[in-house]
Amino acid sequence: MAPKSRAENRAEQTRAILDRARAQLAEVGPAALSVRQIARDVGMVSSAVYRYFPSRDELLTALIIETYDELGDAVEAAESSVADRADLAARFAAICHAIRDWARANPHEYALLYGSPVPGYVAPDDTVTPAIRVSGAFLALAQAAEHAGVSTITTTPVSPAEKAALVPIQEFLDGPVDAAHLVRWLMAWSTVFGHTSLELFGHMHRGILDYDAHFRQVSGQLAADLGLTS
Amino acid sequence: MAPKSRAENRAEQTRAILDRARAQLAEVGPAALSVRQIARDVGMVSSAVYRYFPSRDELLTALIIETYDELGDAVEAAESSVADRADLAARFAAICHAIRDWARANPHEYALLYGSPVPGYVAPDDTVTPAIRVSGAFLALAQAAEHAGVSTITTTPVSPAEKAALVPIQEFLDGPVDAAHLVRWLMAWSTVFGHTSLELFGHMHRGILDYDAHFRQVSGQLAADLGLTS
DNA sequence: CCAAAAGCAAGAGCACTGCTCTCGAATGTG
DNA sequence: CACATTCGAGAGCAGTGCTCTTGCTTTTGG
Repeated sequence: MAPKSRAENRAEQTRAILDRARAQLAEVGPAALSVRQIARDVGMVSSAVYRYFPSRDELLTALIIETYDELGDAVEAAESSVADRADLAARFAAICHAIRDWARANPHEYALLYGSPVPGYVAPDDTVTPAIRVSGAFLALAQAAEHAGVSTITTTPVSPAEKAALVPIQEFLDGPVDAAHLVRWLMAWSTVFGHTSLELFGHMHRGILDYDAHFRQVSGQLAADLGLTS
Repeated sequence: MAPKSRAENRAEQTRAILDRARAQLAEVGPAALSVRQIARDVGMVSSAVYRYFPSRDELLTALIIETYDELGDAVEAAESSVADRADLAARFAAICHAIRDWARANPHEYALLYGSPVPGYVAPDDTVTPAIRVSGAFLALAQAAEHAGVSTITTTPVSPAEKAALVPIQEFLDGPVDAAHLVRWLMAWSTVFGHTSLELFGHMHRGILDYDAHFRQVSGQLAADLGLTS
């Protein structure tokens, strides 16, 4: 048996805790996640876990980061798997469906990211980088559309206040995007997550029979609104 | 001192518990709501509360119902306060802003209704009637628009699967609404709640400076999409 | 090379939770 | 009046997050 160095051991234990925590998250959800249970699962006593994570919230934060990255991977993979890069509608549909598919496959994880924030919890800066990957996918596509000369269906003038409100996003982008177009893309973002949350949290339960068909319809109409459909 | 009958006393205690529970909900949120703390606040011992509510979840369910009704009241009041009943755009804006304003004023309550469902919790039938009041407001307006001959901006054909998926909603309505129009109204519903959740749960934090301006822009564009803007 | 320092697991313990059970006392009903 | 039901209080169980102390092991510095 190769004796493990202290650093190696620490890395292994940290991973073991995180892995069990993720498994428990998927099983019982974030609210019921128990430090003591995780400790039992990895063969530790509960107080030992606090050597690796100072609190349950910090552990949850680590899970949030990992989970954002997992969703980010799924979305980016789906988007980049579209062979015809000029087919912006296909790339948009890939993003939309990747988000919803991932959410349906990982409901507790989705709830952790996009459900009610844990009380008194404020996202630390560590979480922001992975968190913006999925909105970044939308914005990157918005930029590609802008570059391709695509125009969204827009019938409402953009107020000066709104133009000012969007400054941080414009700065995030490489090149400027027409404010009216940007509004449409942000609306699509809200619609996709709104639909996913309403569906997953049971608010469509008595209204819509076929969630798949409805989401296909919605994302199709969104693509049309964004001017991506020929 | 007039001696209280058993039924009177029970009603009073039930209300006292509910009132304290709602106060605590607003203060610390649904996850941190404590039966024991409520008991202390109303001058009871914790086990006595279980004479009135069989479990914490049942108490939460009662709160959910009351809260749905409160939001329903707010939305319906805002909608019906629009003097010019023919101004569908104004009525739509009233609904949208009532939802978001209520959510911002009652973030914990909004999280209880539209955030992650409590683990293992499935909405009992008691909650569905108050729950559909707000979506009902959208649908009633959709019907009014249909009756007025308003056409939404729709550029995507409605698939047969989608038409079938919408049957429960069509049955809920008094008269038929064109499926393409209905899709738009459901999209607006998703967008409003999506925006509100994303805003309230902190996902727009680093992107948008002026939430009010942005939401005004979004709801304005939604009204245009619905054909309500002349 | 060996002593001091730091890292770590274990256990006990605190304050809290939801919930159950039993026990008297008050209230209702035949 | 007697019986039955309802209710509040208290004790207690099993669980939680978290802290502190106690030894042991690994790492580090003179």
